[in-house]
Amino acid sequence: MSGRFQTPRGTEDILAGEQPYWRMIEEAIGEITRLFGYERIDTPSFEAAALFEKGTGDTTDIVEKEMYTFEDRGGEILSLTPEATPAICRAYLQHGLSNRPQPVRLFTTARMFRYSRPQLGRLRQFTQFDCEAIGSPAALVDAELIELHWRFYERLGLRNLELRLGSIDDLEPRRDYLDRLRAYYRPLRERLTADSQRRLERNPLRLLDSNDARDQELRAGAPTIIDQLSEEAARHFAGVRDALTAAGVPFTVDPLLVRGLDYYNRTVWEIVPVGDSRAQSSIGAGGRYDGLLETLGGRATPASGFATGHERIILELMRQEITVAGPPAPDVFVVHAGKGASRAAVRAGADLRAAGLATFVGEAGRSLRAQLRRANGSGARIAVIIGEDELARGTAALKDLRAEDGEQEEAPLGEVAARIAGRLRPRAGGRAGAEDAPAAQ
RNA sequence: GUGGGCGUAGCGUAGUGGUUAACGCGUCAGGUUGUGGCCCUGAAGAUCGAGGGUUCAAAUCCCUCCGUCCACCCCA
Repeated sequence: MSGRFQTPRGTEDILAGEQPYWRMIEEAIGEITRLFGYERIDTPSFEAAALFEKGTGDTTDIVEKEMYTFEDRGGEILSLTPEATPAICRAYLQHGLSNRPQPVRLFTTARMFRYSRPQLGRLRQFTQFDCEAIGSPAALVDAELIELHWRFYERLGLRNLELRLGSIDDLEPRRDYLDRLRAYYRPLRERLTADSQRRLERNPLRLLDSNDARDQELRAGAPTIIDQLSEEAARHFAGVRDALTAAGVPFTVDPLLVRGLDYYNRTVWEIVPVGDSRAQSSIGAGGRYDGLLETLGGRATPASGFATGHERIILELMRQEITVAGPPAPDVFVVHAGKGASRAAVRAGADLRAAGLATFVGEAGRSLRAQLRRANGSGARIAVIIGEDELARGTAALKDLRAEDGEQEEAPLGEVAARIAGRLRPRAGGRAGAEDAPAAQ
């Protein structure tokens, strides 16, 4: 309803119905990072604006037109984090993490902020799972990250994904390539789209992944960087491919894969759902960024990492009709009627919860019928009924809501919790299995 | 940032100039004295996204704004 307050453009509330997806993702992150030995780091939601101007690159769209930048009351120029990598690199430098065994393997999940035109899967506030391995130049580290990235989606049950892998060489050799690319396109300039004519000067690599049919036609004859990698980058790339093959991670080499961030070199990858025509379909991407830490004022430190968006993952989970179990129904629903019964109901509720049983207590003043309807709808296994008659006898009626005939037995009020705990968790005893219950599946 | 589609109760929809805006789901109450599911009855709930305009008359036509979706751009 407009006229009332609503979420700001490009933001969303996450209601109970979607929470199971979020929980599943967070659980999968916990598991996959444990398996690969990545440690959690949390950085602030805002940083010095200059961190991203230098790190992300002040010619990128992210910095040029998508940052939430503001001056605080003390005159500091700050930006809400548009991406995690520069922040994590900043933390690495700030805390001297180069003195720990290298590479330092870090992950985070955090809200990111970019002022862009919202679309499905493109929000102004969104959430990323981000992994970085800082301090190693090894191809194996790239492959490890890619494997982690891939297994993460596998663990979520996602199928029909494609891993696109490429290399964009190191900075110096890439200059030569870009010259050749410009030389190829210059005579064709007039036939390019207006956007691509701008790209030609500013960021020629982007000519290669234009979505426009005209551009795509022209690029057929363009030189590809992957066929003329420097010797070192070629060896590195071969190392990544070998390791992925050894790990059993399927990939396709995409000679046209380029990434939008300035700091990438050598290995780049993205993972996309196959058969999803939507533009915002890339659910995760990463690459090596050997120059970034030096750019931020540190010693030259090789590093690699990736990010993947929760919201896009959830969209894809839904598209693939992967359902997630919501929170379990309560064990017990206590219904009550009459003046004194409310107190007894509250007491019974406390006892039941102390015994580890999830318990709802019905609303005072509502008819027994209404409360029992609610009890039935809640999915509870057992209803505890305390009316005036039971109260007078010091008992409660226990009704099995799963049984069609609605069988009931009567129990003294003081024994209600123990009786139900015994019925629902025969082996677990009074603690209802809370101690040694296996982790939720 | 550019171009376009859409916007009716919590959700999903009907209604395209003319009496009190309809239906399904959901919510609440009831179907005799205190007992759920199915079923039945009733009620609440909509300034028809907002503001302005045209008209005797606007949910319906026009303008602006907001939101959303699609394509571009960009990217998670």
